[in-house]
Amino acid sequence: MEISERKYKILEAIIRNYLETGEPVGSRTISKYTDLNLSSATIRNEMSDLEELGLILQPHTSAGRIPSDQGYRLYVDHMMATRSMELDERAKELEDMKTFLTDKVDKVEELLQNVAKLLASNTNYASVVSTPKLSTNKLKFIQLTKVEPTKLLTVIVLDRNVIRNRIIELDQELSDDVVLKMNLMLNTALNGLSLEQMNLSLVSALRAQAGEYEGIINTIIDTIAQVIAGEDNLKIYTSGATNIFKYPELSDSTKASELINTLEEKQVLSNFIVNSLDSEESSETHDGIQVYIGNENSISTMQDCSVVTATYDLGEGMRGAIGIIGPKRMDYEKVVDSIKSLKSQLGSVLTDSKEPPK
Amino acid sequence: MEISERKYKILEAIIRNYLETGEPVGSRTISKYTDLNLSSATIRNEMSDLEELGLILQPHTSAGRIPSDQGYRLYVDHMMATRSMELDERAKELEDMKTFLTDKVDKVEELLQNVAKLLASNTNYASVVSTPKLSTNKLKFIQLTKVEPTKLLTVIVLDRNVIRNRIIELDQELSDDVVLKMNLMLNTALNGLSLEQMNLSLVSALRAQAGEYEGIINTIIDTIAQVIAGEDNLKIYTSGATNIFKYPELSDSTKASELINTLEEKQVLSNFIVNSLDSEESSETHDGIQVYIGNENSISTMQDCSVVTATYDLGEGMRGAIGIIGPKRMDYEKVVDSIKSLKSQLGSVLTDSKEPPK
DNA sequence: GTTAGCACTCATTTCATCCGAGTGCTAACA
DNA sequence: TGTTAGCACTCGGATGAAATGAGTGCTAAC
Repeated sequence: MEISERKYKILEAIIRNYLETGEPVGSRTISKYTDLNLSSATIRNEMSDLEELGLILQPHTSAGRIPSDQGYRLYVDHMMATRSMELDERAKELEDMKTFLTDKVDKVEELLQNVAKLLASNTNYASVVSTPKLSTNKLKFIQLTKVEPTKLLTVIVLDRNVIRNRIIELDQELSDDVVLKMNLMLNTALNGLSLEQMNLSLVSALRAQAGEYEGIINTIIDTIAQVIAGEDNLKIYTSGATNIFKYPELSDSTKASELINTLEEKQVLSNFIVNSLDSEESSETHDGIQVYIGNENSISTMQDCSVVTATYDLGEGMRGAIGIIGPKRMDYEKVVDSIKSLKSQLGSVLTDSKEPPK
Repeated sequence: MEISERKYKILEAIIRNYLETGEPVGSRTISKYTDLNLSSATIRNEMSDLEELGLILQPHTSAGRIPSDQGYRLYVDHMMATRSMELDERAKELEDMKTFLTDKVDKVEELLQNVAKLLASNTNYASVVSTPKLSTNKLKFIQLTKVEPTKLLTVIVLDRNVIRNRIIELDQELSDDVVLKMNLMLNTALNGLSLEQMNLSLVSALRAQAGEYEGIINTIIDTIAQVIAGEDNLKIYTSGATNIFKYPELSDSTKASELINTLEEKQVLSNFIVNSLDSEESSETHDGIQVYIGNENSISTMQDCSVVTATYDLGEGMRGAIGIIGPKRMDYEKVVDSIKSLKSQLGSVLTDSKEPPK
C-alpha cells in the first residue's frame, strides 16, 4: 500500500496530538484538529490503513491510536528532510545561550555542566554532554618541578593548552641540577609529538641518555602516556534526570529508577557516546544529528525512550557529543533545533576561548 | 509519665520491626516478637502510654503503631550512648574497604566518588561525600611558564600538594627573562603564606617592585587569591540516588523527583554540609556523628528522610563530610557503623598518600 | 469516495460489600 | 495492683458488579 499525502497528514496530526497529550487519539479528534474537513468515519478508514502499514497502533480495541516506532521514524525523517534550513527565528534565544555559556565560566568542566543544565531546562528532558575526545593529542611541553625531596610535580601541557598534572614519587632524591637536565632532555625529545609518535626507538634513546636515572625517565614517560591516553576517557555530564517524572509513561517506579541509574552511572552512556562518535564519522545523516527512537538505541534501560544526539566539533579531530533523552513522544522539532544550535554554539565558544577572537 | 525499662523495650521492638517491614506494627506481633512474655492486651496498654508520650503514633484507628520522630530520636540516642565501643567485629569488612579505596585511584576526585559509591552500595541508601574544606590554605609555591606569546601558564601548589593551574591571558608579550624574574619575585614574597597573610602592604611592595609589569603582577595575585578561595567551594559527590526507590514511603513520583533533584543539584547539599562542618566544631556529639531525623534537617525536600553525617579529618584544619540520606526507618545501627568506619578509613587513606607510610 | 448511523468493545470509574488486622474497654483473675 | 481474656467497634483495603463513555468497525446510503 502506498502512503498518500492525506494519510501522512493524518499520521502527522496523530503524532502531534499524541506528543502533547500522551493519550491515544481518536478519529473524532483528528476530524476536528486538521483542516482536512473529513468526517471521523473517513478518518477511521484511513487510520485502519495506517495501522495496517504499521505506522500507528491501538493499545487495545476501543482505544484511540498511538504512533508506532515506525510512525515516529517516518515523521522524524520527514521533518529532518524538510525543515533543516529554518533556524533563524531562534536567533535571540541563541544569543542568550551564548552569554550564559561564556559568562563566568573558567573551566571547561563547568562549561559543559552548564551546557547540560541549559539543555535540560530548555527542553524538559534529560540531557547528556561529553567532554571532547581528543583523537590525536600532542605534547606541547612538559615541566618537572621538585615539590618535596622525593616528589616530582609533573605538569603536562597538551595541544590546545589542555593541562594535567601528576605527582611522581621517587625512590631516590634528585638534585635541582638533575631535574633541570631532565626537563631539557624530555622537552627536546618529545615536544610536539603525539602518543603514536613516541615510539620505542625514541624512548630507548632517551633512556640511554638518562644513564643512572633511567628508572625515573621510565616513570615519567609512563605518566605522560597515561595522561594522554587518559584524555580518551570521556567525562560525562548529565542534567535534568528528574525531568522524566514529567512523563507518566516513564515515571513508574522501576523504569524511572533504572533510567536515572543509567544516567547516574554514566558508564553505559559513555560507551554509547563513543560508539556514536565513531559511527557518525561514516554515516553523516542530517546535519550530524542522530535520532534513536525506542529500541533503535542499544541501551536496555532506555528502550522506552528516544535519544537525540549530535556531535560538536572543535576542529583538529576533537569531537564531543551532546544528547537528549526523553520519552518517545518527544517534541522532536524543538529538541533537534535546540541541539542543533547548541552544537554550533559550543563549537564556537570552545574554539574562541582557545584562539584570539575574530 | 516516666518511661520504664519495659516501655523502652516495647518501643525498641516496634522500631526494629518497623525498620524491617515498613508496616505499622500491632500489639500481637510485639507480644510474640519480644521475650517479655506479655499478652497482646498488656502490650496494648503500654502502647497506649507510649502514644501518649508521643513516641509512637497510629496512621489511623485500627492500624498498628509506627515510631514518631521523637521515638526514633530516643532510640538513636540510646543506641549511640550504649554501643559506641563495639566496632571490632567489622574488621574484615573494613579491610575490603581499604583495598577498594586505594585500588587504582590516582586522583582525590575519583577516590571520593568511589567512597560515595561504596557507601551507597553498602547501605542501600543515597550517599553524599564532600571534598575537604581547607580552612587555612598556604601557598607552597607558584610557577609561571609561557605557553604562547601572550599566555602564561600559572601552576599554583598549595599545602599538601594541592595543585591548580590557570592560564592567564596577557595584553603584552613577555620575554623569557621577565617571566623568570617574576617567578623568583613571587616565590620569594609569597611562599608559605596563607591568603590572610598576603596583606595589602605585601602586595603593594610587590607591585612597586614589578615596575612596568604591575598590571601583570596584579592579575597573577588575583588568580592566586581566586584559586585559594576557590578551594572553599566544596565539591559534592553523590551516589545511589536510585536507592530511594527501594522504600515505598519515598518513592512516590513527586517526592522521589524532588529528592533526586536535590541530590543532582548539589547546591543545597553543599550549604547543608558547610553548616554541618561549622556547627560540629562546637557540638561534638557522638564520635562526631550527627543524626537528623525527619524535619530535624533543614532541607525541605528531605523532611521525610533521615540524614546521618560525619566529618572526616585530615588534620591541619582540613575537614570534609560524608553522609547518608534515607528513609526515617533507616537501619541506624548499620549506617552509623558504616559511616564511622569510613570516616576513619578516609582520614587515614588520604593522609597516608600525602605522607610517608608509617 | 465520503458519510451517517449503529452495534459492539473494553478500560475506567463508581459504588456497595466484605474482610480482617488492630484497637479500646470492661470484667475477671492472680 | 498488674495482667489477661473477651468482645464490640473502627476503618483501610480488597473484591466484584454495574455504569460510563470514548472509540472502533461495519454497513448502507449519498
